Amino acid sequence: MSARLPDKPSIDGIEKRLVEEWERSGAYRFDRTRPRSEVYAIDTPPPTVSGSLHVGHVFSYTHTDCIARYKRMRGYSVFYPMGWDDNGLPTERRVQNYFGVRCDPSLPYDPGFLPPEEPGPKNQIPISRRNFVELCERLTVEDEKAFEELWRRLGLSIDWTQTYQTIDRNARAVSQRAFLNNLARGEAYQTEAPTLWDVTFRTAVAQAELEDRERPGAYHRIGFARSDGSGPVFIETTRPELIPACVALVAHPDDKRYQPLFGSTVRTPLFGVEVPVVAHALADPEKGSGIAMICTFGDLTDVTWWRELQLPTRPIIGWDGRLLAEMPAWIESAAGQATYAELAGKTAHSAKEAIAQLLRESGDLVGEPREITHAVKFFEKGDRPLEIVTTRQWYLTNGGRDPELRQALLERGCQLHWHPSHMLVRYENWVEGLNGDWLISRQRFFGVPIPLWYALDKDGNPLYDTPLVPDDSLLPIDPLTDVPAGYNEDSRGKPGGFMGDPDVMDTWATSSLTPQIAGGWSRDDDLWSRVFPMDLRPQAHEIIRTWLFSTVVRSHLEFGGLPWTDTAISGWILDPDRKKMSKSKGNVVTPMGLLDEHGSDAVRYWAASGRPGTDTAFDVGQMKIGRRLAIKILNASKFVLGLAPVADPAVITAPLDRAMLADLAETVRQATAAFEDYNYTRALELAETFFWSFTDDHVELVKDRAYGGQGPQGEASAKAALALALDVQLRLFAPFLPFVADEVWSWWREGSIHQAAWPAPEEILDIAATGDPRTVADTAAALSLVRKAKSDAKVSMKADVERARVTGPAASIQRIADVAGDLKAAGSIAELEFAPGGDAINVDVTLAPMSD
RNA sequence: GGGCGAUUAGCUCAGUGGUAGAGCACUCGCUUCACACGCGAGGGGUCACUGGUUCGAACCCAGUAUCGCCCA
Repeated sequence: MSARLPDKPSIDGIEKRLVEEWERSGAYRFDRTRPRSEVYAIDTPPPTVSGSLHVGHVFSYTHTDCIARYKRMRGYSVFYPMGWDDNGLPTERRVQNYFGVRCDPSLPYDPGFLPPEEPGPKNQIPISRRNFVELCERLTVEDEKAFEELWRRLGLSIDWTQTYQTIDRNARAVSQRAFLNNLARGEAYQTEAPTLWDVTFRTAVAQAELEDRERPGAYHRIGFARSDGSGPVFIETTRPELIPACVALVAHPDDKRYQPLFGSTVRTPLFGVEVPVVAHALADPEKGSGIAMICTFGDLTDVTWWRELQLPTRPIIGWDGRLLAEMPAWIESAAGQATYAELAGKTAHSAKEAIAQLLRESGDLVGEPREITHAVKFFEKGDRPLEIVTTRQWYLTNGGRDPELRQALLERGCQLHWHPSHMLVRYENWVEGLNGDWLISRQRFFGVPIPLWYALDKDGNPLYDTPLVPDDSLLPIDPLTDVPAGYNEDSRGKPGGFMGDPDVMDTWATSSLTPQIAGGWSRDDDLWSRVFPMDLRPQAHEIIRTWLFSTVVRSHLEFGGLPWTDTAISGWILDPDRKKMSKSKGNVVTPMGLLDEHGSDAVRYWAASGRPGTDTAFDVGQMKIGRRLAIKILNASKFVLGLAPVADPAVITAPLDRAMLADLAETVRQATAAFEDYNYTRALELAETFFWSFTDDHVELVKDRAYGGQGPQGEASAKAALALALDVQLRLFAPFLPFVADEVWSWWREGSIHQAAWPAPEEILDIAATGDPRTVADTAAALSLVRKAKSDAKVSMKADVERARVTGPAASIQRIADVAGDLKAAGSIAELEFAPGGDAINVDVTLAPMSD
């Protein structure tokens, strides 16, 4: 065994050589000849490439990499792909602004299109969907490069031959194929229904994309005249502009105040429309006056009432969020029609002010509006309150309307192994709270098109109930440019011809298929059979309801099983003031800057110190500790390997060497158990704790022997034990500090440590033989007491000790006496005595007189 | 309003029934032949609060407070 040691080892700059070396040797290439049982497959989260790189990425992706490296060392062929999420609004906006274009799906593809040299945001050039997708792919190449460079530099052991984009050809084909399968099985369906609607983006929004925001509002107390003339009924509403959409008043069935009114009718103020007073348990007697108006539609409760009480539909809000121009048929009085005419075309906001003024003038408004703060539903990416409009949309079953499916999905959640386990509750809360199926159609231009056409009857009306389905071999298609079988382009949009479905799918409808996209489903059956179901889904906790749940839904529907066995949920990075680290702040500290400043291993050390699911403070101090550890590993390795290490474990006979190895075997056992439980942080802690005691105590105790001070046998034992311990410890550190571990490995071993085997306790215990780990602790305690005596005397640790007398429990004394030679040498002790007695180890130290 | 999590040394965090821990920071000391990007020693905590269970509680139970998140 001979080592090639640098004179002055340094961790600075080692990343570059190793990143290149790993790429050259294909160290992380997936071996697709291995059967499923020997594969560990990871469903890597595809980052939004048009988003910014920030330290949160570094944090959570490092966690996954630690697991991946561990599993690789355990002998698995690790399937560790990388995807780029370029499907969705963020990319759409970026492409628009960057190139000065906008997507118009009705336009034909222009193969020779060149974007304007000087894009003008004011006059964006309309281009076809296919051209738009091409520009997207062109732009995101740059973003992907930046991510890839960071990932490589961070040391992620990704197989860079396994990459995908969520808008690429394969992803579109998989997404459309999965949808068509859902359609064939009756899991995808379209229906005309009240739909949450963002008026800015003019698209439908799914339940999973909602968020509540506190907004100011005002209760308007408004009188409705009873039809029998016996005086007004007062309701309180925050949305008086919806009075023309009112279809009933509702109160709780037990509410004595309003029981006499049930079955009677009232007339809406200003419009004079006769509506019934009805009873429903969802009416809250404590809220407002206890009786509310039902409109189509003001909120989701209105939808429930409308459905359960079978009320008529009287919509007045259009897709643009303005009151419809067309006169509603149900407003019959001339005065009512005149009033509506004044409001038509106004936004909901200005209609509210106008109608409040009209009510004030007519005397139907009691007092002035009472200002409140209440939760209002928003699209998470939008900035205007959602409206509810009735539209034809595509849905996918997700248990929101089918108790049996809901139950099955809850059971899937329980079958999944969650790390940490309490994250399951978020999944359960979400599934139990679903109030409808998954709305997957979006009225956007950029995305994966819904792959259907509709035949048009002789009047030009689409036959929605019998969509025209493309042949599977043609996928992916764009129904706005491709033509269904049996038709030609000339008949597009003409009576007797066809039309393409203009909508695209929700981005989650594609993201929910990442195992299928990456694993080669329907494209590469051989690959698919080796990676699915996958082993691990790592992700953040705020998207359990979207990404994790929707992936489970798709897998359950398509394959009748879970897409993975385990999920590891990472926490957030918090500012030092314990707020979630914002992207803007993340930009101040760029991830690459961090890696340059502290070194990749040091940053990984900080990341790995964040336990699964635990929010973690951004802490430069922790990176400095990691850097110190990496440097220490270099120096300790240089020492051990500089001794001309002995490779033959049979010569390890010294009691202290055997004790140290027995101790190490226990560390390996515990670190392995921690990793098996996905507790990588604990595994790192164990390795680190052992290492520091190894360098501080064991190395100091055996130095004299290793330098030959106690004969050739002791020297060989010390050298062989040090070399073995170093070998094992490097492998323990390899998942966390891949650079420094492989750097040292290259000094004396062939190949990469990352293809070496994870250490097994047995391989060490066989050599440790009679070693007793308690000897390590006892001897360290005795050494520490000798050091304390010198420290108290303010002398050097080299100072000579004339006599030391060790007392303590008999068993401990025996163990220390077994290694008396090492202790004597390490403490520079002339005369070392032992005597049993007392509960704790104690050492009486007599320092030699200073010879100045 | 319901749920989940957190609350331990100045800081960042371990610790699921048996004498309160680590690292950083701090203080004091050491030019020790792998490492001054180092080494040794030391000071420092009513384990958020109130009850309960137990021979014994940081840990289990009930409640309270503060913070964060998820869902209404």
